[in-house]
Amino acid sequence: MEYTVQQLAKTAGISSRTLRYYDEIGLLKPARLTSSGYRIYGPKEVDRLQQILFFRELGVGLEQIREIINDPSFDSLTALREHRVKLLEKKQQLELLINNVEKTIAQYEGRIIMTDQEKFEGFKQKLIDENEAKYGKEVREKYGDEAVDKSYRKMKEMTQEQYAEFEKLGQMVLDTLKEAMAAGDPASELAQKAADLHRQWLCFTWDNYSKEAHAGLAQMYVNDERFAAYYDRIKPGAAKFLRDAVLVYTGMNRQ
Amino acid sequence: MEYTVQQLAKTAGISSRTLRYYDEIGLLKPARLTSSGYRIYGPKEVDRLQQILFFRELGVGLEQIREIINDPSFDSLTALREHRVKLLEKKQQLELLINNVEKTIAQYEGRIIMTDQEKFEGFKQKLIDENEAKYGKEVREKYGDEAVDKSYRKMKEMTQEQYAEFEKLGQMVLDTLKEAMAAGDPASELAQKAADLHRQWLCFTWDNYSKEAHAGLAQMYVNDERFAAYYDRIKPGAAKFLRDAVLVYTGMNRQ
DNA sequence: GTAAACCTTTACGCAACGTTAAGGTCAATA
DNA sequence: TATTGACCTTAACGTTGCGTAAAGGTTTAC
Repeated sequence: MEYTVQQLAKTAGISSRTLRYYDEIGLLKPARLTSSGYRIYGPKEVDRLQQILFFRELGVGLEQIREIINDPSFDSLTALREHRVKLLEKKQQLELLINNVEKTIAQYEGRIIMTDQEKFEGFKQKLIDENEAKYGKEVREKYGDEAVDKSYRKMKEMTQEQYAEFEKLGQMVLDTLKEAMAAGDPASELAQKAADLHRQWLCFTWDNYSKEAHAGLAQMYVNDERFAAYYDRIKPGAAKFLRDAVLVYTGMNRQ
Repeated sequence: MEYTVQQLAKTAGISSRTLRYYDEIGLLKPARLTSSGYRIYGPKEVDRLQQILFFRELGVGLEQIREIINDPSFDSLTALREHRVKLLEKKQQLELLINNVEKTIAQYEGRIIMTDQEKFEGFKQKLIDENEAKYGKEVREKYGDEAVDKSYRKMKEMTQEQYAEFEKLGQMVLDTLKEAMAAGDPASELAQKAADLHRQWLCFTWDNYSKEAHAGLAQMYVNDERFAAYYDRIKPGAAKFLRDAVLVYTGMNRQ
């Protein structure tokens, strides 16, 4: 089959301008030119265009596409298999995004509550399997088991008002913690108030509070960098300070 | 929760430059500025950013996004429901594209033939329901000839392991073929092994194997330049060699 | 023979940031 | 207290992948 610019453009679902541009930058040159200078594309060009569009769909720059497919060691079949994998990943990400929008609808309808993290799930590209692995295994097996899962579910069941109260309390924990750190003593009155606020805050999502669990969680804040980052962004060492305060508060520091 | 540019950028998976740009064009202004002019974003801005990213994901221009969400009659919930529909459509299109790439792989491997139309399926955006109609009727009646469809469906039903096995077998065909060609005799033991492996490979996607069909396909490998290219890339003349080997294997060379 | 529907090159425009550059701010440390 | 390093700021130019005229030649259809 031979095609003129517009014919090929139509079958490929792109514009003729795009084809001329691809010619201009040396990405896809026509098979030949007619005597009057019209571009004519053949079967090879059709396949090459298809490859180009696969790469383009995956966000690869035109310049880079040219380098890739002009490379003598380039193998179409291998490339196609890679496309397939990437597209499947993209589909997974899209499913995350659909999940996100459905959750967000539920949130707007007041049925559930979302964390800020969740609100952007599916937008980010890379951390797909990392998240899967990390979130699914490590956290739940190492610390979370049941409890993390349960607390998450409970938070999702919160109403708007409850959540506002929850956030406010969370902010108070941080504020009090920061103020208490200025003094520097985890046993101080202010630090103990922070620990108490923290307990109240936890009780929003915890079914049954225990000193042991509270102290254990505080220790986890120090061990796990992701939790630590949450508190340390207020002030470096905040996670440790909170742990110490909680250890005093729960009386677990004497063991 | 309050965020600085970089913190919000990180949680949302975008760059801080993007946030500054969105501020510049009045798309997303920070909740407030610190005394030193630092941008601070609050919960409202987080939700607004989420909405923006949903629109952006669907290819809406920033200018238009601003108009939409600044409109007093804008309803987040309605917008979200529309997002959901659009995302589901996008997913459908992605599935078309994945379908396409899998078909293309099958084509490169010499199992099926594609029309130029099919090669660009999934790239175009709008023709979704048209595709639906076309797929069901025209295409299948015109070219599909049942078998192609069946073999393709069978491949899609393969598990990961089966597919890996299938691929491995395909590679073995090529390897054995290459080795056999060194000797040069299509009736040699090695060449016959290649033909047998080829039969096994075909049986992954064929419902009912017959000597006639096998020999016919082998002949097609030589006739159709696109199939020939797949085998000849191993070694020039490989398609012909395979055909001859298969003709011996099936006993169709004596007719 | 002429209109409609193609094709050509040239060139300016644009969206959505990326990328320096040049400098101010903030919290931890020596 | 000074300094270091990791933040933040504005300003401004650069880039990618085309869209969109403008000005004109070619082909096909009646």
